[in-house]
Amino acid sequence: MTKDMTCCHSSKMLKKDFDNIDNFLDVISEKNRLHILCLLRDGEKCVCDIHESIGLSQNLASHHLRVLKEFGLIKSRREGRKILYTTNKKNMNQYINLLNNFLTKNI
Amino acid sequence: MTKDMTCCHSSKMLKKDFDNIDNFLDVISEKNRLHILCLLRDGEKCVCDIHESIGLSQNLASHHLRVLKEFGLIKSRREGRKILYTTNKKNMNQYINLLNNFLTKNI
DNA sequence: ATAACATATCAATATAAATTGATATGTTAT
DNA sequence: ATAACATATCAATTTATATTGATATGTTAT
Repeated sequence: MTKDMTCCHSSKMLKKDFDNIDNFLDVISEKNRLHILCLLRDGEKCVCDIHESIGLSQNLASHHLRVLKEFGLIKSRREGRKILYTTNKKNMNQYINLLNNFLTKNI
Repeated sequence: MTKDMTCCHSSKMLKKDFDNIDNFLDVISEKNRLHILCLLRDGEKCVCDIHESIGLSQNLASHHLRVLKEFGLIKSRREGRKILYTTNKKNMNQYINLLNNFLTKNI
């Protein structure tokens, strides 16, 4: 793939943006992570909340939360021995806008 | 997962919608398919155009086009011996709206 | 009818990522 | 200091899907 995505040269899409969108999609396309994002939209949840309501093992829930957090789609804070996760709405909106433009408009 | 996505019960998200979004993401999260969608935004392209500009083998390009078509994100028509593919904008907009609502609003 | 071109299909393999099981780290209360 | 709770990490395995190679189907022109 060329640096300026010449395959899509009628648009101003850059390789960097393309990769960004691709990585975003890889993160959210996993069913359990999508489910987690659904839960976290409603407010802060700890890992135990999540692994219980979704029915994932504790370590698996923790794993998916790490993926979401490393990509910046959620944030966390400690409260006592629990770690509370919630959506990072600013980043989420940025990514969804980028994707929306990519799929529907000619950027 | 319960039928009414009780895990997300503050929203009116149904399991059917959730699965729809999940399937949509599975289809578009593959890098080569994302690239193909980028190409097809600019107008009709045949398989040979696509496999050449993206650098995929002919059969692989054909495979990905089938996945996109079966999900309804692209459509095709025959012209001579070529088959021309293009984006199904109506369906694309529906899916992106569904996803947008899911990720950012409380439906 | 045959050759050249364009696309699709299929089985086999390779690859990436999810899942599991075990264990480590960190926090609170007694 | 110890026990119970909460989360994170790691290696091993499983699972899903992309990719490949070979071949079949369909179209156009000679």
